[in-house]
Amino acid sequence: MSHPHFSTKERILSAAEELFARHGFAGASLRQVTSAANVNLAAVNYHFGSKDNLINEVFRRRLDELTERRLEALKAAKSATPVTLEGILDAFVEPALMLASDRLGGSSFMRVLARAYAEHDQSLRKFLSDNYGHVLKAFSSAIHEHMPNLDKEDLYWRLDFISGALTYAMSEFGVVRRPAGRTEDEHRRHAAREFVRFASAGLRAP
Amino acid sequence: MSHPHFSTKERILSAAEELFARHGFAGASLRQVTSAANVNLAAVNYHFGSKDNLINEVFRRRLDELTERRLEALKAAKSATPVTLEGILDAFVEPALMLASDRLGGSSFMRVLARAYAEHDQSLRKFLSDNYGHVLKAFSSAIHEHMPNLDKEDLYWRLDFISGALTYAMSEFGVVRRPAGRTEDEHRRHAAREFVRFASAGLRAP
DNA sequence: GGTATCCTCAAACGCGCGTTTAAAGCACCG
DNA sequence: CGGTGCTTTAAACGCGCGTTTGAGGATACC
Repeated sequence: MSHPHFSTKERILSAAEELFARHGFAGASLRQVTSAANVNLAAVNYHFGSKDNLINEVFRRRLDELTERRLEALKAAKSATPVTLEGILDAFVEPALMLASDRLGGSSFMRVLARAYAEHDQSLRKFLSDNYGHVLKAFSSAIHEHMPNLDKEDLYWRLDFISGALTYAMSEFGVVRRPAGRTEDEHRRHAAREFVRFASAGLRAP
Repeated sequence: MSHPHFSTKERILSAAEELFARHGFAGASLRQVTSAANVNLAAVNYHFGSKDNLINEVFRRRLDELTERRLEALKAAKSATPVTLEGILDAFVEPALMLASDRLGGSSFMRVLARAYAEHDQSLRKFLSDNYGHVLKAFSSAIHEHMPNLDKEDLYWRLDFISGALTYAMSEFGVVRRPAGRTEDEHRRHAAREFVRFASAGLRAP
């Protein structure tokens, strides 16, 4: 299934990502994962210690890059003239879009991320907020600077709605079917544009 | 755990709802469910046939009422004068809010629903769209009538975003913490009001 | 009182789970 | 060549899973 020129660790991570996306964390077994990765069953516990830790590493591999790109893009958006709300939202959406368009499993990862939101599991949520909570902070304070008249609680609510909506949009959970003449990539770009329009109008609600 | 004056079937459904919300469909076992419901293990297969069917019945019990109330509320919103976008959205949100505020496990159900979205599982999605797809249709055509200038594809996208955002908001997945002086019910009402403001502005995006 | 129907129960079924073990393979260096 | 450290391997561990079974209890109708 996975390309043999990748290392054992990477093949496990890729197979796990896809199977977690498809069947959930509890629903995908290490036997499925290792067999999809063409790897011995014991390799997971050798390289990752446990299934729980494998789950964390699946997140880390993608999120480290995603957060870095988001923060870079935010910096660029904040030094543009003029600073626009659309620019800030783009900085949040565009890197997720790029990741989801990655041919090597990126779109699986967005679905894994949506699963993580659905898990109320304490330890997973703690791992995510400990390691990546600062990104949400950075974006919310950027928006606050740009829209100082928007009440702070209102802003938090709306960012919550936006997170939910974006996760759905990027995970292809939705009902909008891709038209026949449009590539997957174009479809996602379209979604991103629509999303930024929707979200910025929502943030500007009276 | 569950009140003994309810029937075996109902006690199983309630326990299953809560445990599915907490641990997922694969993550919650029938042994956990039956022991929480104070019921013999075999009772699930006797009353529901299988675990998969139990999952479906967990949905049916709540969704039948939810869809009925939504359609009633939509009818009322459409015969109001003047018909407003906020009224239509309220008809969608308010029944979900009421359900989530139900003391007997309603908020668990909203989390179960969010899990269902995250499942790409074919059969579960088919069950949901077969049985409850007409509600989304009714609301989207009501909005289309009310905003005939909004491109139809744009409308579908935005409804997608709205579904995602609403599921999140009602599931308490978000980051917005309830202030100490506010009851859970008030918190959710607040969320619903914020949501309708956000969503109607998003739908009206230029 | 007998019998039919519905329900509950403890026990067992085979299976797949996450994890552990100990030996074998392998590349590198003294 | 021998040894060293990392990796892979097959096999096994105990456990919990969904489901099935067959006996027994409860209730209602004749």
